[in-house]
This record gives sequence, structure tokens and C-alpha cells, in this order.
Amino acid sequence: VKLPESCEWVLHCAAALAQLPAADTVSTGQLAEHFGVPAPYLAKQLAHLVRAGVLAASTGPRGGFRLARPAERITVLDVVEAVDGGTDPYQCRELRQQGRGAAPAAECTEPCALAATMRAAHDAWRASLAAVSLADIVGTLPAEIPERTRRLLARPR
Amino acid sequence: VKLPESCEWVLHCAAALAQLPAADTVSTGQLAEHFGVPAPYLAKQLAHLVRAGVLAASTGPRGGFRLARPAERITVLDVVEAVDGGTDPYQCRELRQQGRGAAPAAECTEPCALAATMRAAHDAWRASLAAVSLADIVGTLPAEIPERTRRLLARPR
DNA sequence: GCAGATCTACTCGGATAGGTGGTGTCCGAGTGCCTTGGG
DNA sequence: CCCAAGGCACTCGGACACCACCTATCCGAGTAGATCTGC
Repeated sequence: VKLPESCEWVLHCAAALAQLPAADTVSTGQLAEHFGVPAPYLAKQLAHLVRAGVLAASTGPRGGFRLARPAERITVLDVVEAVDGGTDPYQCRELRQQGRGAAPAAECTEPCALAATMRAAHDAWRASLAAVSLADIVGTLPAEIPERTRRLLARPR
Repeated sequence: VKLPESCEWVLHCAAALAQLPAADTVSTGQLAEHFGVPAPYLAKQLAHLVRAGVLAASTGPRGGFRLARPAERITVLDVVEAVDGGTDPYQCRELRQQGRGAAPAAECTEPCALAATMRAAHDAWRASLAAVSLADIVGTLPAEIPERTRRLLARPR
């Protein structure tokens, strides 16, 4: 079980966008400097979020990224699965039906008990993340943080 | 989020050992043939389980692996974390304190809200896996399965 | 027949190469803003 | 002074190398059991 490091980047980017007025757009370069991460790769990950429908992108001057929905309707799970792919980390390859000890198909009508257990755990993980929205995250921050974020990410001109 | 494929191997191996009399030992070669997986690499993973205290290994003829504790006291989480390392998949690198938008340390006395959310989800995942023991897994299998397992993994001689 | 030492064969454990996916970087296509010229 | 067309600078999106981790494999150290010999 291991999440890409870029997952943290996009989570913080999404949280930062949630602290701004909904219509504001921020470019990749601004976000990259704000967090001290390489800009081109960050752009790649943000593109994944756009494809997943979490962010919206605008081109041209004063273009950039903004949230595709109100922050209340974007969960942490949406962001994480957008960058990670959302596939179950445990892939059951029906090991019980392979090798010398292969069980006949007649005894495998029910899903593998191990796979079911792993699946249930993954569902619990997803439910835990789906219960927290970006608005909830912003709500827990002390008031100074969003204020500075708004000031630093305000577009020059 | 992605688990190694070998995780499934060791889970099935541990489940198979749980179906045998507690004192029986099974060698790597037998388990590898039983499941149709490469033997040397499987040995490496089983060694991880030994280091984690889940399995016990015996050398010499009629040596091999057996459960280190009764199956009721070994949870699926024990096996998964033994092979995976048990580190939190989300590593908070305090991104909020880096880059141009770095927050002063005085405002970072509380843990990052994102990290706390991810941590809570990971805890939910762990709790879900810790609630299922190997004995529970064996209990859900139809009676024919453990019977065949015992017959096929019985040691020649 | 029995005990002891030896010998063998089987076991695990760590050190060693190769492939796949995340990490980091670059350049091109597209678009909205600003400028500038004319009416 | 107002409007429209052109240029331009800035933006995202996809294609290209690099590195770490998982996968796969080998050989060596150690030990329990079986054997063989002597009493």
C-alpha cells in the first residue's frame, strides 16, 4: 500500500483552490511556487484532476485551474482517486484455482474470502475519505491561513 | 494505492497453513507448487512473515513453515503489514511549511488536516483487516477445501 | 540389539540481475488579452 | 472617442528520459534425520 507523493501535492492544491473565491483561477506556476514543487510534473497531475472532472482548466492569460464544483461537493476521495486511478489495491487473481491445489470451479461460486475481506477494508477506507469534503478541510484551518492564501495567490494585475 | 501481488500469495499460504494441524510444517517448494507461483521469490516473502513473527520456520528435512500462533490470534492485517511494511501510505511532508506560501511554524501546532483525514482512513482500513482472523477465513470455506488442502500438503513419508 | 558419530540431503536466508510504474522535464497547440490603426 | 482586427504572451496538454521498487533467480550456511559402525 503506497500512495504517490504527488497525491499530497494535488490535495494541497485543491485545498488552496477551495480557499479562494469560486471564480478565481490559478496557474500551475503559481501553485508550484506556492508549495515548492516542480511545476511541469504538477501540471501533469492537475490534468488528471481535470479529466476526472474535479477541476476545470482555462487557457490563455489569466487562465488556470479552478474547482469544477462547489467545495462542499468535492470529497477528498474524489481527489485521491483522480490522481491514483481508483483501482482496488488488492487484485484477486483466483489463486485458489491455479497450481497443483487448484479447486474445481464448482467450489468457487462464492468470491474468495480473502478477496472479500480486502474489498471490505478498501470500502471502509473509501467511505472514510468520502465523508470529508474540501469545505470541511478549509473549515478546520485557523483563519489566518486562508487569508494569506488569498493574498499570495491573488493574480498580479 | 497498490499492494504487491505477492501479498495475495502469502495470504493464501497463511490460510493454507491455518487449515493444517498446528504442528505440521510445509516447505516453500510445496506451497509454490500448490499455488503455481515461483518458489524462490515466495520464500523471500515468507521470510518477511517470519521476521514479523507471524510464521515460524524450521530447517532441515521435514522442516518448513508453520503458524507462529494459533490461527485465531493471527489477523489478516498481521499478514498484510508483514509483507508490505506497515507504513502509512500517505506521508505528510509538511507541504504547508514549504515554498513561497509557507506557513509560520506557530500556525502549525496542530497536525495538517489533510494528513489527519488520510490517517483516519488508513486506521479504518487497518481496523477492518484486524477484525478478521485466519480462523475466520478458514471457517467460511466449504468443508471440501480444507480436506483437500490437508491431503495435498501432507508430507511424503 | 543398541548407542554414538558421521554423513547426507533437505531446508531457510541473504545477495544479485531485470521489468514496470512513478518522477521529472521538455516542447507544441490553443486561446484570451492588449495594442493599434481606422472610422 | 469608439470599434475592430491583428499580434502576442500566457496557458494547458501530450510525448520523451530517468530512477526506485517489485519481480524473479541464484548460491551458501545450517540442521534434522538416516545411515553405518563398533561394542
